[in-house]
Amino acid sequence: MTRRIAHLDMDAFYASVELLRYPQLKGLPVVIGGGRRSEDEALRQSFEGQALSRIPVSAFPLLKNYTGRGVITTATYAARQFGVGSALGLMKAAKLCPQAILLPVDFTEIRKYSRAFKDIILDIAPLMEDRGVDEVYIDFTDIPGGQREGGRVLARLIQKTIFEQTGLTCSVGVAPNKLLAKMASEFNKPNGISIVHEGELEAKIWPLACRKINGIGPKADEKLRSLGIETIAQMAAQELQWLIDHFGQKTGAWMYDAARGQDSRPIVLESEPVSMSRETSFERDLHAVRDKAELGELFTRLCTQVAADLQRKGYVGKTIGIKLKYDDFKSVTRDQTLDTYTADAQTIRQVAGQCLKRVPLTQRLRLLGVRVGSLVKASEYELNTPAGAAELAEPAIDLISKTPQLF
DNA sequence: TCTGGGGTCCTAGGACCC
DNA sequence: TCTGGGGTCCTAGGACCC
Repeated sequence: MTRRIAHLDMDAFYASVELLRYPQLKGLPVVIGGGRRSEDEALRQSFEGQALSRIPVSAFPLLKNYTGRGVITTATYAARQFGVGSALGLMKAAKLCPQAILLPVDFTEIRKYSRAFKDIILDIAPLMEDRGVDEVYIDFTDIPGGQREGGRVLARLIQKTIFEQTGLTCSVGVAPNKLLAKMASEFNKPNGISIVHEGELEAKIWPLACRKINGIGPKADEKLRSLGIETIAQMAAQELQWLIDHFGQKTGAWMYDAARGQDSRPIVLESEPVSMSRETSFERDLHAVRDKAELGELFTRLCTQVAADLQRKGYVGKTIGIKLKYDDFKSVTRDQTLDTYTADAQTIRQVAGQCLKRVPLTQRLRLLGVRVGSLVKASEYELNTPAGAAELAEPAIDLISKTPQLF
């Protein structure tokens, strides 16, 4: 049996979920904004109680109240024709497509549908790797029907079942490995299926731009271009040593394999989180001295949220760090590793405060973030260190008593 | 009216230990 | 006394992905 790996990608997931609720919007340009939870919440409330017919065809006037530093999460295909898509600033999107309808992200609904489509897949093909809210890899190799027509039969079954049970469409690529499956799933969007066999590398993969490889981002792409390499075929024509000389041992060797369609990464069924973080961009840039009170409040809230996330999910961590972004978009991080693990808000606040002291604070800030890394399961930590439970219950009081006003 | 939030992984230098 | 290597941990930054 040959290895058959599928990559499944929900089509315009966030927007499609909203379209289920507002079917009248089908075919219209709709964008889902903004990533900023507080503003999404404000926007959602402004819709509440209104009959759908009263949602303005142009909802962008709402942006007057939507002080919007948000970006688009997803756009419907009708909206994409105007050049509007993921990660585009909302204000720019309003210019490109003023008639577009703006809807806020409904995280509760998104989580519900995400769980639903993954459960459907697991029922049919249990070897599934979760790659985020709207994407998975599936190992078709030993699943009944997984080999028929190169995987097309099973892909069709999954696609059909998801649509019947949720009303959502998806695109599937099936290939000998994750690398090729990921590329294949993009060939025929939306609601498409693409099969790639070993022998089709030259015909289907080599003509593509290097940027289509998952892992080649804007920086690597630019560097490749500067070296005269635009397509995967051109990349495959380079010697291993040449790639290593320009991109380093690891990346160079990886590029060499990727260009040949080689990828032996397994399907990963379960994984443990490495870090958890909360960050927020302010509505306006803040100054560490002049806006000290406001910043202090936000800072404390971020620490409280991270602590709550850790506790809810049952993790403790020992590397505590901050991130901040200045008004010129330059960002810095500082972190500190403790010798005990914690999920306590006050401890996090105290250590993060120390980190903040090590960073220049003369320039205006636009973002502040708090991160806890080096995570382990809280249950295992308590098991392995009898003192652990006590530490968790009773944080280092002597440290906290000295907690400074802000930084 | 520029550019969200939550992640992972890699690199590279320094400390420290054997 | 000088030199050296390997290994691990910590920290900061950056690329990339969803």
